[in-house]
Order: sequence, then structure tokens, then C-alpha cells
Amino acid sequence: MPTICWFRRDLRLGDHPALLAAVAQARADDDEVVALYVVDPVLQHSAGAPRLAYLAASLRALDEATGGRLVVRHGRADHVVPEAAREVGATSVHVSAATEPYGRRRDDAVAAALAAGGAALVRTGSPYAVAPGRLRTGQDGPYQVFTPFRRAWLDHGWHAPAPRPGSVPWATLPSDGVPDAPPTDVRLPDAGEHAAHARWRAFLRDDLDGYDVDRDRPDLDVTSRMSVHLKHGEIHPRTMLADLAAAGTGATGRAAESVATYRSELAWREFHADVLWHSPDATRRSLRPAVPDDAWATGAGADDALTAWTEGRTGYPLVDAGMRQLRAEGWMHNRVRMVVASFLVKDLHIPWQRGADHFMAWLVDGDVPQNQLNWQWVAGTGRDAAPYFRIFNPVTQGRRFDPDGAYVRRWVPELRGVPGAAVHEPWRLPDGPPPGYPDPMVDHAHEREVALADHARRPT
DNA sequence: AGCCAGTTGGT
DNA sequence: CCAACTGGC
Repeated sequence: MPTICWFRRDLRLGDHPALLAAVAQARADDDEVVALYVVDPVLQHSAGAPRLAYLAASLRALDEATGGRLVVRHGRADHVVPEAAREVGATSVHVSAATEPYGRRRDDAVAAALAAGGAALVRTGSPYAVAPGRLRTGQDGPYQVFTPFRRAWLDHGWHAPAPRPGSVPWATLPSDGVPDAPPTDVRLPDAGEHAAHARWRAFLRDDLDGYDVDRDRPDLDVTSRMSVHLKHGEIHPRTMLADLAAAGTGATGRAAESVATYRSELAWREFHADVLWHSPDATRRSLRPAVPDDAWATGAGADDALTAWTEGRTGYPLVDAGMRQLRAEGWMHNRVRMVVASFLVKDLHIPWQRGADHFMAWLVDGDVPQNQLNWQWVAGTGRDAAPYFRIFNPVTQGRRFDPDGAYVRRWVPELRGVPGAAVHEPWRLPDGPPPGYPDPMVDHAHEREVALADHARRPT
């Protein structure tokens, strides 16, 4: 009986053992495999043009990889998937397990519709090394704290990457075709599994050894930039973990530390997916309030402040550089994400959800579990979040992590004439900020005190 | 994965 | 004057 591989944004054929086993079974039975991708308009509501354009490019690459057999259908998954199954007489549909709440509800609806037609939905795993929800504490509860989670995650281990099939008997079905990429000025990274693996190998070769020391330096551009490929399922974290294990064998000192640090970053990704699996409403709701509700800025003043932040004209150079990099690349260095997020929540007193929405609209790697839970981490509202009083100072962060100011000058043209670290405090230049660059929109020292005072009267 | 004020022990 | 350290937010 034919099999359907229902591809999702977060999983391609890649190196997923269960999905590849289904393909192998189909080959052994002399059956065919349908490569199905469902474009559900409801699920695309938060994505802006950059990520939709990347998705289109990623699907074009997937279409090539399947010999032009990718079947794209528009509509609701609980209608489209059973219909495709009926067309080919498939008895099973394989799909990665969803971690987002709407994904789980959608899978249940699809499973029910398939069952009515005599087919089964097979959840074959997830785009994580260890499935979210799998790890439990000794009291059988979810992990509340990252460090014990990481220890359990390392102890648990994971499958080795599965060998890729030499060929797949892809079936032909009528397709609506890969969607057009919406127009965008964002310079997108290369898409597809081939590009993902090429980027990963380049990172392993050039920048892994220095990762532990250099990863916090936005001016150096030495991070792996794998988030976009992980988000779109173009590489599986198990492949990366296997390569890291190989790189760590015999490594000492800085190189060994770098392997451990990178693996820990992957553990954060899995921890956030696990938190969301247990608390689906964490996509919108603070897991624990950090300030009383009346502390948040509202009205036209808050709207104007949010707009200044999104457009990169707060008057704080590191914040503005990050927000402009986001608009130019659909990506921002992680250190700078923390700084701009802290500025929005603790200097502008705007709820983290509004910043998270802006990130989801612009990020090419925008991923619900990672985006929402990392915002909760910065806002101090997460399960194992930074304490609320940990407030980033955009000037000292700039001096420490962009010591020569090169990152700021790259993204803020008005400041290109300012040499060295002085670029982080343009209001202290003899003639004030250069033409076209604003004064700081708020006084950081003052807003920090306001945030701490708000935190002191948080609900218990 | 922080900041800041205050202190200490040195120049 | 400073670097290094500490406690509190």
C-alpha cells in the first residue's frame, strides 16, 4: 500500500529514522511514496514575507530533491491530507510530531478524518533529538530548570542519524505547485538540505573551535547560523550532535569547551520545546508574572515607542544595529536579540508578546517554541528564566561584545564616521549625535529603576 | 546569559 | 586613582 510522507516546515526527509524506515518499507513492498506538503493559510498568519520567501525556496529545493514530485496542496490539513490518502489508496500517513499547541490539535483532527477513511496517521517523531515530553523528573513531572534537564537529556541519548536512502520511489499526484515567494528586500540564506549541510560543514571547519569564546561577538559573524535550517527541517539535530561528538573526540581545552557549549545550545532548543509541550499556552501567557499588569506601557505612547524600536531609532546604537540587521537579513545575532528584547521589556515597559510578534514577522528562523520561550527567558517570566532584575545595559553590552564598534557601524550608517567604542555613546560626542541619529529615547538608568520598582510589587 | 554601589587592598 | 570582589536588586 502506498505511503504518504506529510512534510512539514520543521521536518524534511533528512535523516529521520522513522520516516526513512517508512520509505524503506515502501521500497521493499514495491510501493510508492507521496511527498506531500500542505499550505494551510491559517498556519501562515504570523510569518512575514522573509520567512514565507525562504519557505518557498526551501520547498523548491525539496521539489528538486524529489525529482519534481513534491505535491503541494492548499487548504486545511484535516481536509487535504485524507483527500490525498484516498486518491492513492494510502493506508498510512507519516508526519513528525508537533510541539506547538495548534499543531497537536491539527494532528488530532487529521487523524480522526483519516480514520474515517480507513487510514492511519503515524507520528514518526519530532525535529528534536529527544521528543518533547519524553524526559521526566524523578517525581514524574516536567523539568522546571534547564541544568537538570540538560543532564537528563545527555544521559538519555539519541539515535544515530539514519543513512539516507539512495533513491525513493516518489509517486506522482496533481500538485498546486510550489507557492510563489512574496517580494522581500531581505537577503535570504541559501535554502534546502544541501545548503544546510554545506553551512554546517563550513561552521565545523572554520568556527567551531573558537565558538566558546567568540559566539557572543556580533561583530565577528562566527556563529553557525543553523537556526534557519533547523527551523525548516533541512537538517536534523541528531546529525549535528553526531558531528559534534566526532569533533569532541580527543579535543582538549578551548575546542572541547566549544563542543560542549554548542551542544548546550541545542539542549536549550530542546528544553524550550519540552516546556511548550507541557504548557501549550506559554505561546502567549507568561508562565509567572514578573511585574503587575498595570506596570506595562499602553496607548499611543507605547505604540510610538514600539515603532521606534522596530525601526531601529531608539538612540541606543547596539539596539538600533540589531533591529536594523533584523530588517536587512531576517536574522539577528543571539547576544543582540537578548539586548534588544531586554530593552523593549525593561526600558520601554512593553509586554514581551509584542516584541515576540515582531520577531515572528521578520525572522527567517522564526520558530514558535524558540521565539516565545526565549522572550519569556529575557522577560524573566519563564520556567527557568533570567531573574527579572538582570537588566542589560545597552552601552556596557556594546563595549564588551562589540569592542571596536564594527557591528554598530555596519548596520547604522549615520554612525559610520564615529571611530572605535565611542560609537556606543553618540550623545557624548563633542557635537552630540551625528546628523540623522536620534538622542536616546529614554534614560536607561532611570527606566532600570522603574523596572526594578515594578518588579518589587509583582503579584505573589 | 547583568548592573551597580560600596568596599577593600593595592598603586 | 585602580582592579577585584561582594551583596542586593
